[in-house]
Amino acid sequence: MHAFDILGDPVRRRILELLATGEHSSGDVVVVVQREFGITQSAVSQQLRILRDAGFASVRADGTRRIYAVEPGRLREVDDWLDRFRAFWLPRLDALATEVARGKRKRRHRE
Amino acid sequence: MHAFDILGDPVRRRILELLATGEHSSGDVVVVVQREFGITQSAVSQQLRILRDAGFASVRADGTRRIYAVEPGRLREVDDWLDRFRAFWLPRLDALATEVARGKRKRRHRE
DNA sequence: CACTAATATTAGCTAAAGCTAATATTAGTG
DNA sequence: CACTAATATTAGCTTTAGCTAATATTAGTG
Repeated sequence: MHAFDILGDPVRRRILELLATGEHSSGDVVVVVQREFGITQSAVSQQLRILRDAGFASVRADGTRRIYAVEPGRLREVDDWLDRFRAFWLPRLDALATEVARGKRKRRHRE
Repeated sequence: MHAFDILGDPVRRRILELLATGEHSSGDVVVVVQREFGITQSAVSQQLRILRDAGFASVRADGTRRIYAVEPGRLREVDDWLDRFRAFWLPRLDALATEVARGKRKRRHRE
């Protein structure tokens, strides 16, 4: 499943934004999302599962709590996909920035 | 409508990939997408409209042809959204790269 | 102005995504 | 081991996105 298919949902995006600020328990996520979207715990849990299954998030148990964290790999895919458009807003990279960009791309293909 | 909602469709993504390589007529796009997805001209035209309406593409008439081009603004939104995750795969930017990144952000907020 | 080529639009169908309500699971606690 | 807290799962409903088929539009051409 393509990364963008997962990110095409506002609840999932919001969850990832939350996780971007650090790890959070399922309950924490539920509180925030519930307040902002007015959906049930069940719905949030289902979205967390989708994020897990798609490799956007990882879970770790802490007692009865589940602690979620961002798994950056799939988000880098998005970043990579954007490469083909960067020329539109970075018309002329200077030598240095080009070096940085090139280094980035190499790194990606290696791992 | 959020940029990701638009990008959450494989046909639309493919069209944008095509336009990333340069301008194309509606007919050109139809040929390629039809070959790869097996959908009708109508469906492709509908997706082109969605891309137009959402600001991802622009059109210009050339006789009876419509020439489509990428409109990068909305894609930059995606790039901006990713900023909050970049720390995950760029754990330590050196001073120079930081400069580049900072410059980029400033530019965005200005225009 | 009749005809064709290129593209867009509309109405209606269908599949699937995301939700709720109910229930199950899992781990801690007296 | 009964009970509670935290989270996950399942079945079933509803909405809507994206499709097809048919038709409309728009511009060039003899």
